[in-house]
Amino acid sequence: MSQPKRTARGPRPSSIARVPGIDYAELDTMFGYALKRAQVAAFEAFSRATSGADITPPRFTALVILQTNPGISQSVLGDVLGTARSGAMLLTDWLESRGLAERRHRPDDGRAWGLYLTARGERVLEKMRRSVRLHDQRFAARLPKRERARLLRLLERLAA
Amino acid sequence: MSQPKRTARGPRPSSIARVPGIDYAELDTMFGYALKRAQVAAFEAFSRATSGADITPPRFTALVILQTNPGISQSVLGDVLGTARSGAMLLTDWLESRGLAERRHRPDDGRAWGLYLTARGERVLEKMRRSVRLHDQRFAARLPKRERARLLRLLERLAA
DNA sequence: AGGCGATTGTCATATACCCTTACAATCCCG
DNA sequence: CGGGATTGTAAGGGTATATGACAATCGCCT
Repeated sequence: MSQPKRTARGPRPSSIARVPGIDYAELDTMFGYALKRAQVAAFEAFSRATSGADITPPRFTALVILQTNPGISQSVLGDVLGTARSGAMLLTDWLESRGLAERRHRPDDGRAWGLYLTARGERVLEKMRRSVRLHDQRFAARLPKRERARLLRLLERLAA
Repeated sequence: MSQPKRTARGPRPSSIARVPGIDYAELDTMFGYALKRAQVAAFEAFSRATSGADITPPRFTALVILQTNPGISQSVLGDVLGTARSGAMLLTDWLESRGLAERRHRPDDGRAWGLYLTARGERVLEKMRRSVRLHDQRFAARLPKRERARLLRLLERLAA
């Protein structure tokens, strides 16, 4: 038998554990695979940071973008998030239903809405931001301090 | 108006483009966000490498793992992929339906199947592997050569 | 001024992917 | 040998997204 004994499986693995006794072969030298594993781990950190609050990375991103870019349209929001217009609309619906954002008519374009954070949205974001940043930094603490900025640069180049 | 003019949107953006005129605020300093963007870009490279073939990252991973760890069980495969048993079963069904892998009874455990690549699976994987590795390396070529190994190390530490 | 292509938001529909729960068969260990 | 754990399986569900069509509106070109 080539597989080791396995103990009870927890409720949700969430992060992709490395399984002892398994040979990962070339996967360990592939950037796509390494990125996926790290991204899942980061997502887990995010989830811990926002447990309880009904938030997700795209929702958090939308809040931040709306705060810094008030009046943005749904189409542009979709571009920023990398999703289709219809998805940006659903996301906006969600934000609006919680009173976090609102649509305002645009004087210059009768088709598009301008999106704005509400006062409540600002408050919620401010509280959320603290927690998210804390957990993101805690996550990055797995790396030596001087490597962190370098990693951000490298990732940015890969994404471009 | 705070948004720049936008030109026609292509069929599928796939990678998350940076939108000109948008202030990304703190997102640019967050590892979770940077990882997500890089991972999506890597996924796009993978898609290019396998366009035509009906393959996905988990499917490719399964093929590699099966080749190097013949006789593995579905549960362990699920652990490696970070998914539930039922998902590993569906994936195995798919591989089997294409004649890429097969289940064999295990003499030592009447519950579990042993998973094996078929001869066809070996051939398909070998062809696929070339393309996937090529595109992964081409993707990594966005970084200076000496930074690549370092990036893999850093990602590994983040995922652990 | 008028008209036409392009863009925006919306909606309905579809898809891909994965989970949860429950179950029978089988194993392991005291 | 008996109870608890593990494996594969099946059914059902949920979530996030895309696609395609539509009306309203815009922008540009003649």
